[in-house]
Amino acid sequence: MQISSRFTVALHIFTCVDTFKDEHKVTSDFLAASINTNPVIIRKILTQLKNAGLINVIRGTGGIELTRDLKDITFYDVYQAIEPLEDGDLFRFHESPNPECPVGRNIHSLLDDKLKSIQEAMESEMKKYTLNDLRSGMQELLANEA
Amino acid sequence: MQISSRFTVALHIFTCVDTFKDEHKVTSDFLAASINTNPVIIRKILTQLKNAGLINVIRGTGGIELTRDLKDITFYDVYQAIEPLEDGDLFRFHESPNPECPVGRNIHSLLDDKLKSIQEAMESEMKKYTLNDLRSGMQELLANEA
DNA sequence: ACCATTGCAACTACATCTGTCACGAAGTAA
DNA sequence: TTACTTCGTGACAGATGTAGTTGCAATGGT
Repeated sequence: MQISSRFTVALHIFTCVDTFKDEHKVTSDFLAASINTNPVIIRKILTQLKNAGLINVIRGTGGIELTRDLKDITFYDVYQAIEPLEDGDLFRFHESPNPECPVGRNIHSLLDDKLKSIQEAMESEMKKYTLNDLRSGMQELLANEA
Repeated sequence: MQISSRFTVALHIFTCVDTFKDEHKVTSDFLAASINTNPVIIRKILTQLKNAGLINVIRGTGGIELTRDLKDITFYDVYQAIEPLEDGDLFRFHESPNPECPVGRNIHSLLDDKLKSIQEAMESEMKKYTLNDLRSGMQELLANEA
């Protein structure tokens, strides 16, 4: 299964907030236009980011403020906020292998640490990137455009 | 989204084939009993593994034979056989960011390499484990049982 | 009071996952 | 040939998740 587009949408949101915060009021409508989706989709994602403590959303006026410095929010933080994994496990395991089968009753012991190391390889790579990388990367891309 | 249990089922299948190949005829019914699911589920997964060129499935008599040595089949090979990723991308990207928005038209350039490196971190960890590790691990677990 | 905006529930449409049934195709053995 | 076992596959159901949409109450600034 692919990781849902909510993750890339969330990164898009953060990039917009940083890029436009001094020029525009960054509302869910504004974001929806840039991302090309529905404002309600944006609000649902904003709610997830808010529940994870990454942002505050301002009602009435509209607008988004980060609760931490850009360099202190990693891709992993965003991923954790956005993707609800059952028990935190990337790999779904078949429910009830047969305990009367020698393989069935040992398959979890056999696989669990290996699956975990794969998941951790992915997550630790995610921790290498921060929102500050998005800022500097986008500034560079925009400079090349001009 | 979690990775489907078909992946752990496939690893369970390979472990059973190796563990029981000299004692039992390893049929889809036999495997279904160990995994505690339906034989048709097993057959569908066997079809995927066969299409990927990892195994041959024998009709009539029943049975499964590997096309390569255990050490030459990695978790990644199994994962690729089992999980059909659209365009091979782990991360789904929102379809059509707005090209009139500076962020919208650059978001792909900004994110693509970062997402790819995360995916590759996971995949290269998967390549570290082979079916031979499953054999030796299971033999050790069974020895501890006795 | 008015207005813009967020929060949220309800709903649709669609896809995927797991499981199940039915039946034809392939292969073995009497 | 016939009988038997097993695989291959299409069709389907139920549960869950995704993405999108509508409507409206709640919030907060002017």
